[in-house]
Amino acid sequence: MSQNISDSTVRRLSHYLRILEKLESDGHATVSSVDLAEQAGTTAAQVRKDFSLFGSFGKRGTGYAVGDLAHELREILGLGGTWRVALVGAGRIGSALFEYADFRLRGFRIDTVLDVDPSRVGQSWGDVRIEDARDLARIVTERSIDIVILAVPADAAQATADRAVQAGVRGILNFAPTQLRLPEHVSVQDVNMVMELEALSFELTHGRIDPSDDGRGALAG
Amino acid sequence: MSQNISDSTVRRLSHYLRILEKLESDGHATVSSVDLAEQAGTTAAQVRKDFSLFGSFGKRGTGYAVGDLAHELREILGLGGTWRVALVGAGRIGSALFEYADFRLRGFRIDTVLDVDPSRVGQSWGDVRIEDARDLARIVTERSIDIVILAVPADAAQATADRAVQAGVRGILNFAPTQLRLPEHVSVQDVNMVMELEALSFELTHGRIDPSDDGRGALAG
DNA sequence: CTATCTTTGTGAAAGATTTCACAAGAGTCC
DNA sequence: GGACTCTTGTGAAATCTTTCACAAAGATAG
Repeated sequence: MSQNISDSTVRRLSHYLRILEKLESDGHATVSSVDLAEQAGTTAAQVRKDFSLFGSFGKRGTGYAVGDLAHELREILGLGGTWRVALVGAGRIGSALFEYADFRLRGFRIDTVLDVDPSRVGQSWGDVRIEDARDLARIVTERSIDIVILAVPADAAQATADRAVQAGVRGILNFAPTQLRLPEHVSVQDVNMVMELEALSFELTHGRIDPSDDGRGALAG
Repeated sequence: MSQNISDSTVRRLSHYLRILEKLESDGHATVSSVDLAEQAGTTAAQVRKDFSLFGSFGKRGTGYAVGDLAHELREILGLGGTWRVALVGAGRIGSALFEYADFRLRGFRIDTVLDVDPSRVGQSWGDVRIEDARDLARIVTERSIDIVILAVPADAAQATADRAVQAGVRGILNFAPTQLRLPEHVSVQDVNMVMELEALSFELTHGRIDPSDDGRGALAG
């Protein structure tokens, strides 16, 4: 059912889910593709097309039932259960990620933290004890870790990723500014904040030369 | 010259630049589109097409001069000078970003940090004193801040962004999981780590059903 | 100098994604 | 029940992005 789902579609589904959860907690029972699109900063046709790739979840004349649609999206995104996540790298970024409550809320449980620095190993963050990164392979295997968050320096990233993958990890969230070379079956998502800032820099430098400045996609306000 | 440059192209340029800087420091004088593509995880044709949108920087038979090309890319990305950046939100994420040395290296100078929490205001991070976020508008104007990094809770993000934009900020790096509604002329880049993890979750759940598994794009280790 | 090899730059083709536009289902009002 | 309104789901069209493939320019070697 997911032969040709593009990365942009998946990102949008995640975005829709967050909006739906907000709507649900605000007591909205239904939502139309137009409303959802407006809140997500896209178009109604895009919203409907995205959903249509997985089934038909709406009701003509009414729209989508907020709770049901959220449930469908959670299923589609694989958020039905809990993912076991190990954080490698207990520096500043690692620490910020560990504290980031939204991960836990969404079913990503970081109950393993590793570092190579002997002065960090043995410390405790909440009820998680920082362990030695040299035991990565053993720990990943023993605890059936699904996902590794790589928050290590660029020059350690590839070797760490290799060990994690050999121990059975299939997903990596990579904060190191390095192009990881890994087997086909491993999924990698890169988060690169310098790249984001450079994209901003580009846009600031080259202005916004939109020939048809019709206000779509952003609201003055 | 930049009518139709896509976001993906800009990201790749940033990626190429990082690779070129590495090559330069390793003493390489030239690089071919094939080599660059391999290191960036893309194709040689893509590399050449990306550059061709801005000019022709290579030499047939030889490739690209590493230093010159890096210089061109810096110009294209608007990294010739220094951008003045204010960080709003001195929590965990803000702190990690502030310490992130790569920003400074690339010409993004974070010399203003703001927060609403009275217990944080007045503290110093290095030689930067945390100031009151209620003075955002004045400070942005006085210091000609170009870019604001928003590391505030989701429910404060829109109001903070509005004030920054009214005071003249044209670029926002948004870490809050909220769709900001801002005037057309403002550039926004969103960093949403939950979305990244959910994209991983999707891929892990739906496997890799690549019909033509020919090994392009990733190298077996 | 010629033959051969390497590599760029780029139109054209292929492929992917988004938008359009409308038939048809479902609710509402009288 | 009929007329009207709202909204979905979806083929077809438009647009955007990537890949192909090759002429032309430069390097190399004898």
